[in-house]
Amino acid sequence: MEEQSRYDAKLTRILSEAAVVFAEKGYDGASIRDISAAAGVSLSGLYYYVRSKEELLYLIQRQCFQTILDQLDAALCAVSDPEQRLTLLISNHLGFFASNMSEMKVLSHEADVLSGDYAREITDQKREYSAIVSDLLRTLAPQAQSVDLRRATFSLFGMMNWIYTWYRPDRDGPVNVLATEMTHLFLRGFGSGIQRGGTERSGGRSATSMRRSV
Amino acid sequence: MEEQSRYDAKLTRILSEAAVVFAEKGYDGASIRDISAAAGVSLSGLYYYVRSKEELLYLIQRQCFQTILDQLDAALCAVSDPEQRLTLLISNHLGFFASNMSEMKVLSHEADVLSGDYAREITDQKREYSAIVSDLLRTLAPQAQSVDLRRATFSLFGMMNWIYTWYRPDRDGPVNVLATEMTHLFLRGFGSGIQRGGTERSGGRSATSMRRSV
DNA sequence: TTCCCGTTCGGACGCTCGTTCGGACCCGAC
DNA sequence: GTCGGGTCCGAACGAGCGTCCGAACGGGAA
Repeated sequence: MEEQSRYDAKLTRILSEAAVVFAEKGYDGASIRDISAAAGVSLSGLYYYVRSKEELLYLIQRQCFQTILDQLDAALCAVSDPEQRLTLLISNHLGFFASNMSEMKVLSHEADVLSGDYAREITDQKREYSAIVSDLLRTLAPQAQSVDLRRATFSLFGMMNWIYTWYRPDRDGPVNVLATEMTHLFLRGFGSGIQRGGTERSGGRSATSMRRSV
Repeated sequence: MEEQSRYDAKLTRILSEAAVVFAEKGYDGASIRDISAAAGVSLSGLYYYVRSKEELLYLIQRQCFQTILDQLDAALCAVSDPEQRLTLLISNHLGFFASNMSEMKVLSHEADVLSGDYAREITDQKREYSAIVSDLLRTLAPQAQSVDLRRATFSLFGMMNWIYTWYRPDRDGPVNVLATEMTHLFLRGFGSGIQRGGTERSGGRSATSMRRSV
């Protein structure tokens, strides 16, 4: 709610619109002209706010990780039960993704575009996030070896991040249901039977109606 | 082992090198000049084998899905136990990915680049593959609703496909161990304790050494 | 030898790319 | 009024893009 200068507001707008364009066309496929048009700025006017196309991507990714990590800290600080902490972590991750779908896709899909110092900073944030997840998983299953932990961590990230290829709010329901299901799936497995998360009980249509994002 | 004409051999070579370049730079980032150089063909010479850059991507993806589906059919036809079938499916998926890492990345990362008829054909193959997985999951847990099935299917694909962002054979061990672990993780969950897959017992280094592909 | 046809390529086409630069606009301070 | 600095943009730059065309190559058939 704090005051924001005209400059900051416009930069925010530019980053937001750039994320949409990047999500739609990919980093290389999107042109600075596309982005400037979407943001309502002239081509050269964009360069008053941003040094380069790469910096645009960097700023988007940096802000996303910062938000995710901050919100995660806030959510976890009051809870000590490991299983509940994992639930919160997955909720936090999916929640951010669902309410920032363009940024989420940019984060997941343009992960290795940056180079140099930009890449180094983002990599640090990823490492920090990964470490939190791994530590949490180690608490949950102390007998697991580090190799197992590594694979389990990435499997969890795979489940969570892949949703950018298939999740659509109107079709797939609210994200908190999804988070509950995914936590259950990760902790107890599919074989234990999927726990009912929400109230919907629509219909048992065949699975052959699926497409995309295999 | 059958005879292959000079033409077919060269086309295969081109597709293989194109996959490497696409995997490295992304579809939009890679240029026809990059690909022709990698394949040892002149810029215009490439167009004798391929109508366009888009067709290049299409041919790569088509061949991959065909191989995966064919090998899956061959593996599943003799087995009827659902759990064993799922194990084979995951093994097949990860096995193909591990021995075709460039193609795997192209498959996972350039999934929505194609358009028109190209896209339609690839989408059909994906649908077929998705349906096989969903049907198998429904057999495993008949009480699950279709919505759950959909989410579980995509969660499984997420776990499997995400490995293109982190898997390196020399560091992460043989792929069959990974497949065993992942099957166990998906069916029984992380909470049940990770089953030991292989013989390695190297060291328990901290998880903070992780990076990338969050 | 001559011809033909599958294969190959140099060079060019028109276009879009990311970035830059000089100047114009706006508005509060003097 | 006019000055100055923060904000914005039209126009252009060189480079690289995907694609195409016409000619050249090479080896088996006639």
